[in-house]
Amino acid sequence: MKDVAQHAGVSTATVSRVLNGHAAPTPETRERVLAAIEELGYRPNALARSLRTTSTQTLGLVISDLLNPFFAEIARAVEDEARSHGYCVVIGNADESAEQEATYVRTLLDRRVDGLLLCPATDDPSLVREVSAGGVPLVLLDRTVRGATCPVVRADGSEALTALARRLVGAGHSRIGVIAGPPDTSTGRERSDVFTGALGGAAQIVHGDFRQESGSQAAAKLIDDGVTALVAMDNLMGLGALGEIKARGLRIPHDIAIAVFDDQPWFPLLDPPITVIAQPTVEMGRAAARSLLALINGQQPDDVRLSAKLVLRGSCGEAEL
Amino acid sequence: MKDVAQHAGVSTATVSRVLNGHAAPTPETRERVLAAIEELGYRPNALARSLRTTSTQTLGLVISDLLNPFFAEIARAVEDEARSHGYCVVIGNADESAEQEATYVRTLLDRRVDGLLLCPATDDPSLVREVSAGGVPLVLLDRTVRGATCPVVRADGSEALTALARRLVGAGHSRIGVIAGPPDTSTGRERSDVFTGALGGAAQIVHGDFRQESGSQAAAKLIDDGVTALVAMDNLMGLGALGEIKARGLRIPHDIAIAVFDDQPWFPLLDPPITVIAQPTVEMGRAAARSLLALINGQQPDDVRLSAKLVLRGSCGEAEL
DNA sequence: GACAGCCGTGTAATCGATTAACTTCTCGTC
DNA sequence: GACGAGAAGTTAATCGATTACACGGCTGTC
Repeated sequence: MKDVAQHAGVSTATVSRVLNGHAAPTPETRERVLAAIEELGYRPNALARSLRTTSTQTLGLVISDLLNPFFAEIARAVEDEARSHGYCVVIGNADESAEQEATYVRTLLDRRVDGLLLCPATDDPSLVREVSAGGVPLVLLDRTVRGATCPVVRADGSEALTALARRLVGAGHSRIGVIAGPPDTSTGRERSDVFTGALGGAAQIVHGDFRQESGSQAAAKLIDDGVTALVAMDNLMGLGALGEIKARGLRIPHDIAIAVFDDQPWFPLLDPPITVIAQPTVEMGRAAARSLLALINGQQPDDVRLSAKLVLRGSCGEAEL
Repeated sequence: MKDVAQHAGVSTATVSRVLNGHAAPTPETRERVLAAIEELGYRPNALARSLRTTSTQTLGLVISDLLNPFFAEIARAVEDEARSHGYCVVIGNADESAEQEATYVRTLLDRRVDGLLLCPATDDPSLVREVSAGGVPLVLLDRTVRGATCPVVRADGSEALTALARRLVGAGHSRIGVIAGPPDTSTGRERSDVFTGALGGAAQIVHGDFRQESGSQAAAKLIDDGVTALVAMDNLMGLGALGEIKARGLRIPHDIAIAVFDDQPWFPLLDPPITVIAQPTVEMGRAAARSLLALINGQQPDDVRLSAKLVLRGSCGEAEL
């Protein structure tokens, strides 16, 4: 920057003003400075700028698992929205581990992100408290924690889950297996609670960990127990369950019905296509980013709940069968 | 930091020394400083530290498309490897757009990442030159550019593609359609070149853009042209092609054979399971991160080529049929 | 007892920007 | 012609760390 100033025959203050469109340098000075910048190929040092201004124009996003396409899509949406407001997004991958999550959150805070989006790995509020105590704007995404005091953006699956329960009961299923997420995550509990509630409590629940392998194992256990319908509360566990069904040579929906929470582009390709509860993923990501930006600008955004939709495709014996 | 120093009754220099394990403060001083840090909940400002040391302990990763599970897995692997060496990764999503790619690369350079991993959107070398000119360590991943002068890490599909070509010809296919990537990407050209080469040139090629929609369109065109086998050179285009095949009610492999470059966990679930060329995705990501770290440490890593493997599953009429 | 050498710490410069406060200069007005 | 307002630009403090250099005190040697 000093070089640029010298080259243009002005002070660094003037260069800074030209750069930030501040005050009012003469058009002529402006030109000289811009020419010098161009000639020297100068690019301002974002670190120094941030140190001085205490603003990094960066949002932190800590997600549970980058390999889960649901979160990948969320990340994509957050990034789009953030970029359109001139913000950058740094993604941290917690790998469904509370420890790694905490590490990432602290790293991001150390780098002074302007705000943080978090998909908490567990519903333990201590990390959230730590962030809030630091005064950093925080929005929770997809999942919440006990006694959360910050805005939360998530999908509301109650209606869809209730409709699904009715469908399955209506189709004559009385032994229904639920592959739920970990009981210490809000989505792990709530989804299966709502579903079994709508079922009148007559379901068998196995908790997985939102990963494929746990889906296979849960499915195996439930099938051994004689269920005639499976509901996987996450796309990866659904993938695992479908693998187990295929491995056993069971026919869908004749031998066993299945539905999955969270749609993926390949579900319609299976035979029969899989009935799912589709979440408004992109909207969730955008809404979360918007809420966070609002919080950063001193506003008090409300919680957001976007409803998920039941998409009937045939794997529960409805539709064309 | 000043507060901590005051609290512990020492100077900031000493605090810094304790923090960095430098020199040798007395164990007793050390304790006092650590206690003060603990009590005040002090966390060092990474921006200031980086400004001073000109090292951010951060790698930049610009990938073509975060929604493509292939790149998501790469990102995950890069991050794992980087973290295990004490580095953080900032991910930028170029969305297969050269323009957005350039924007992200510049943003990352402005933030002074210690090195950059790039999956170039096109084989135009100008951006790569720009980065190299800035003296920032750079490694290309998955794709290369014309006249690249930096290390490249990628998959080698020649053997697998050749084997696949032989299989298809052996199975009696004479009209084979290739759904290739954009001709201005190295993977878009090379894969179909190798494949059609092995075929003796007797293939019809349609170029897509590495996304699902283009896969459907390409498949539609090729099927209309009467091909009896399809090879999609990327998993998303493969997804699109499979959708088109399903929409037309064609039976695999009886009416049409299909194989896809790049494996995904759901390919085995289809009926029949899809024959693929599996890339060593995780290894590619790790190798790229390692190369970059080596470069940062002043070494001169070689290019890395990891071979992809043909996985026969039935969609080309081999196996159990 | 004086002096060299080492050890633990403090002082202050520095990284590259932003910006408050100040200086200069140009006009316009009476 | 003097004075004041306003515009354009400069000087220097500052953000929060790191680190070269300086300094004082202790030890050991002759």
